Amino acid sequence: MALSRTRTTRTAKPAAPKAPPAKNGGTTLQATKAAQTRARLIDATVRCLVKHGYANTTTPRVAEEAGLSRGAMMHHFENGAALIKATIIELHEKRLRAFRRAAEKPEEHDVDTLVEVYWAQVQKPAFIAFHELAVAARTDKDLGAILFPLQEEFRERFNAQADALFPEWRDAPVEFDMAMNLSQTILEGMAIAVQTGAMDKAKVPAMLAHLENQIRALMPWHKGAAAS
Amino acid sequence: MALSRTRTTRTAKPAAPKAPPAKNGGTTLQATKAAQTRARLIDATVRCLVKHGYANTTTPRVAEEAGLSRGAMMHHFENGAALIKATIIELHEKRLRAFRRAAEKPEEHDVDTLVEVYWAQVQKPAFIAFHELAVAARTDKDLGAILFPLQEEFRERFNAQADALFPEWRDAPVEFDMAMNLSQTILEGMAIAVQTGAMDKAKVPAMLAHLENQIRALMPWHKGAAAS
DNA sequence: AAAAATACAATCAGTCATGTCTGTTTTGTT
DNA sequence: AACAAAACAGACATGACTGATTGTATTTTT
Repeated sequence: MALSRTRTTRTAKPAAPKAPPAKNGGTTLQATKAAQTRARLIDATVRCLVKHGYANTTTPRVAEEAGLSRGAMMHHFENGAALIKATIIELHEKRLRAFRRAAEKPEEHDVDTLVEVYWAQVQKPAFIAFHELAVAARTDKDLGAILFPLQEEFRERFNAQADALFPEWRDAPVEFDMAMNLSQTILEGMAIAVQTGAMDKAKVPAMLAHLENQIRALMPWHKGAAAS
Repeated sequence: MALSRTRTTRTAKPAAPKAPPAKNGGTTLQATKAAQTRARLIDATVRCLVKHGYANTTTPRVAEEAGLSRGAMMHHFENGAALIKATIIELHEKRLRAFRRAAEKPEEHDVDTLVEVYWAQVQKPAFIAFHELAVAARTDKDLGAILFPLQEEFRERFNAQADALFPEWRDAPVEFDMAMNLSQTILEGMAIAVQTGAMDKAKVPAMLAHLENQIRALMPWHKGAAAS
């Protein structure tokens, strides 16, 4: 995709339906169709990222995957960059939604199910696509300018939400922080390792079990003091 | 780079100095220069992977980075694919060498230094470049055909070497395996997370310390039984 | 020293992705 | 029904990378 290629410098920009202002009173007009098409394009982008990787996620391929002509696509997004920017934001918000949703189920607040929920999460297309973008952002300045602030925002919200969600850990902030970092690092790292062939899939269950034990051992009210 | 683009189907291949057979007796001719140039090109490829990512590691850029003309480069490698294949093999062997080197220093066999050595390793350009290739290999069939077998070979050699290296763990193979997987997953995962902005660098020292404690806790002769 | 081979440079045609432009159809407003 | 605006489709020009070809200089061989 290569965000913001060296400017072709032709003329001015034609027209971009940046933000549909929802003209009419409170009722939204059929411009909801536009939103649907945009969503379809973003979805197609995610699929392309998963199937073909960031490098081969080209505008023609996304259009084809979405079942649209490239011209139509450019009408909705104007730029390839705009498309992936929208995709990043969508993935970011999806991550936050998924996290919030899991948080709202108090019956899943035990360590085991929480770990398994997160593990299931990092195996979904959304995570793979996001990592594809994150890797690209390492060397793409423009992509990084979009992605890195969101990564930081996610970390912040993650911590805040988690803190509000587990009052039991309040008096052990250090252990809590460690448990969170451990979980993120191990689960996300393992997902990537499996995807890239660096790790044997067969090792996963034991690792999950060990992580769960680790978290339990970090609980301040748990028998036996926490390590570190 | 995109390994093996759709064949242009022009004519036959011109000439490829595949394996310099070292004609003369035992003395090597000045074709050592060729080997040097090849090494320079591979080095330039690694630098390009780190600086610009796999997607933007193009043949002109590598040639420029190596201070060579593209024509000269094509003389040595014929294909862009051949170049990155050679780069992969070089990185693979470098990984094995680094591991063997660390293994040959018996004074560094304590947990702390071993973790720190591995941590230093995964921050080097070689690891970043390798991960860049591994991510690309996920969606590039040809790249995967080269890379995945090497990943598996590395895992095998890693385990065999580690087993031979730490006889103290012999009677606790399960814990040993867990310690190895934990170390790899956490250290490599953390390196990637830091690079892609998914993790705050400030969290690293605490994670390293925790990992070291974890490994110690898994030692069978350590006071206190191992978890999981 | 002549011949063969190799390291290197420069250029060319092909393919592909990108952004832009010009049309056509559909939809919504009045 | 008329008109405007949006959704959509196709085509064009530009630039970039790729592989191939040809040409030159430096070695090595005999």
